[in-house]
Amino acid sequence: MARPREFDTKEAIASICDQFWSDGYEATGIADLESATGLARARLYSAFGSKQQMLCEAIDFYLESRINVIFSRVDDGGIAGVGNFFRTFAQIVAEHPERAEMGCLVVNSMIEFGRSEPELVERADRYRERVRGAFRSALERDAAEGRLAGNVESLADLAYVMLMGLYVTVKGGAPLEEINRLCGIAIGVVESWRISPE
Amino acid sequence: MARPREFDTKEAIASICDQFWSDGYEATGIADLESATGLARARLYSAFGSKQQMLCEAIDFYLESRINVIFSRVDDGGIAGVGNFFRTFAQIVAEHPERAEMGCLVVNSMIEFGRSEPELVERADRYRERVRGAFRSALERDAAEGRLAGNVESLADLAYVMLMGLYVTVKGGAPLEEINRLCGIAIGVVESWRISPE
DNA sequence: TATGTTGTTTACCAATCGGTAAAATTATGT
DNA sequence: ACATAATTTTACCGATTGGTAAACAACATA
Repeated sequence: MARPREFDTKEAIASICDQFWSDGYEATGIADLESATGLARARLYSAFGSKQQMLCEAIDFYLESRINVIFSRVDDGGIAGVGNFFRTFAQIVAEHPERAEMGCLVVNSMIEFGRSEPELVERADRYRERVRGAFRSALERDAAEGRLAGNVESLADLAYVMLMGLYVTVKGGAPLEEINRLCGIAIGVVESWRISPE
Repeated sequence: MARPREFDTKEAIASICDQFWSDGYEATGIADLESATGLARARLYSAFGSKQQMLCEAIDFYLESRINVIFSRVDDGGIAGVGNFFRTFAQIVAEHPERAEMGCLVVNSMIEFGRSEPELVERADRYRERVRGAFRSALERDAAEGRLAGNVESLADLAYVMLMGLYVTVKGGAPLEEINRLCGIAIGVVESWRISPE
């Protein structure tokens, strides 16, 4: 054993995550990461190796903690859970525009890098699986009770695609009324899956 | 009058457009633009002013020429036109992956810049209007003849959102089978708008 | 207390970034 | 032919980029 680290690695990654999330990868310099974490560059490099590695760890952190917060209202919420997710989405855009503008770290990174970095492609795969999984598990309850029109997989896929479209649109600076309209349409689509007992 | 320009400005912008389109804004240096156009940096700067201005002109070019090619199959094609658009999308991903990977110049730029540059936000607005307009005009024919279930605006919006979701997914390096599945779902949604005469 | 191992600090690096000043060149109006 | 106005060419700029080498400090073990 030897000298122990003086800072918490997880904490640093959380700060790095937020930085990349709000400004993007290319647009954030090492200096930004220094002030975000309060750590000198050499400490960051000795702990994480490279800027790309920092992004990878940031995404891993995002995938295992931030995502859970985002999708907490979806899991096991049935069709209503999915609908409420889009309602919450619209609400966040209206009430916390600077937060909504950040979009999704993984989506942003996907667009910046494309297929060029296998380590990021793999994380993008996991991300999509995570999002669809959340929608699937929400829908399965209603499906088991015969209250879902259509199969779970396809509807979860559709919810995923609509969400991605919304992320892009919000990031693009679309006016609030337009976002609300699009969210309303997504909610309408989701609600149309419900087989009302009569 | 004085010495005329030796190069075609439109041609240069077309090359710049392709460069930004395939590599992104931050990732392309002036050196890349030099080799893409065959022009020395000083010539580019005297003609366009700044790198950001080059992006603006590239997007304008994209908006007035590239987009027309992309949506040529949609206009006035009815529900089938919209469906065929998504079919063509899947086909391009399968047959020209390197092209599909480029995604959409406007979407990519929206993600890179967010709301920070008003000139880009304005162009993003025009882009969304253009895309939705293409879907609307395609659907209006069927709507006029009572063959459309739902209102044109909402369905065009939904088609737009799904397309954005697909762009993101393709850029993220999703496997071909996944893209095909998602496109199939989008096509299914579009087809479900048709009121079949019986 | 000596030593090996790791983290921290400081100072630094070559390369690239977007952008430009100024001289040389060339077509045009008179 | 000559002056004018614009383009092209060449060479260059300071700032910033991601990344690192080396001296120094703290801990565990022997």
